Amino acid sequence: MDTAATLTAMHQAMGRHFGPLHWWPGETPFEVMVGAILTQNTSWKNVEKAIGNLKAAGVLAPHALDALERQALAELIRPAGYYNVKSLRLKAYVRWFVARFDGDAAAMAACDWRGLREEVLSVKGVGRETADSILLYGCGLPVFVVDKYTWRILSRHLLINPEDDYEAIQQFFRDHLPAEVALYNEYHAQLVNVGKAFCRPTARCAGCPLESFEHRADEV
DNA sequence: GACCAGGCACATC
DNA sequence: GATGTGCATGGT
Repeated sequence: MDTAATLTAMHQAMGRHFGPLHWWPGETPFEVMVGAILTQNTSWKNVEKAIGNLKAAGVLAPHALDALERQALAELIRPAGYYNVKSLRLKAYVRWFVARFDGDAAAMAACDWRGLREEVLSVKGVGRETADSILLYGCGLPVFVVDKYTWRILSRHLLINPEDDYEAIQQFFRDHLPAEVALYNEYHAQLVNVGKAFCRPTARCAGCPLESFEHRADEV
């Protein structure tokens, strides 16, 4: 089985196991963008609390967040951790989003993803995974999101080298899967679900939908 | 109580 | 250019 066929078979196996995942868990594109920043190195459970606070305060909208004091924002997002740096990052992103698109996600989504990715990456506090999550899940653009789980699962299944960097892993998917938004969306969501449930740094594999695929026995 | 969580920027060598 | 460190809450 070649690489493309393996990736497709894995997608199908995960699909049988999890069913449709309906990602990203957010009601609006802007909520997705905010969540993408808040979830940096943080469990989604904690992010949900922070987003709940923003909704309750009536500030989960571009212009409202742009107008909010940084310190007040930090207090609202406290449950998501790193609240001081994340308040700065959120403010920086929202400032850009309002200045560039007047907070209009549809206008943003109409851009070519290549140039847009560079622009988003230029915002301080927005790295590659955050930018790509915003582009794929917030804007519906065909950009594969790579994260720690993606790296770990592909490494353990011998599809990439553990030394491969972000761009190399992203290129790997571009090379072996059709560039379809729905497919990229579902695939990344499936990898995160497998990662959470079966592919932890220490615990692994028991009952994993990818268990039958070739994998290494040692830790990665 | 240690470890981990859907990263990122910055310092230092 | 590679490697290390700070940021912080909350669940297991």
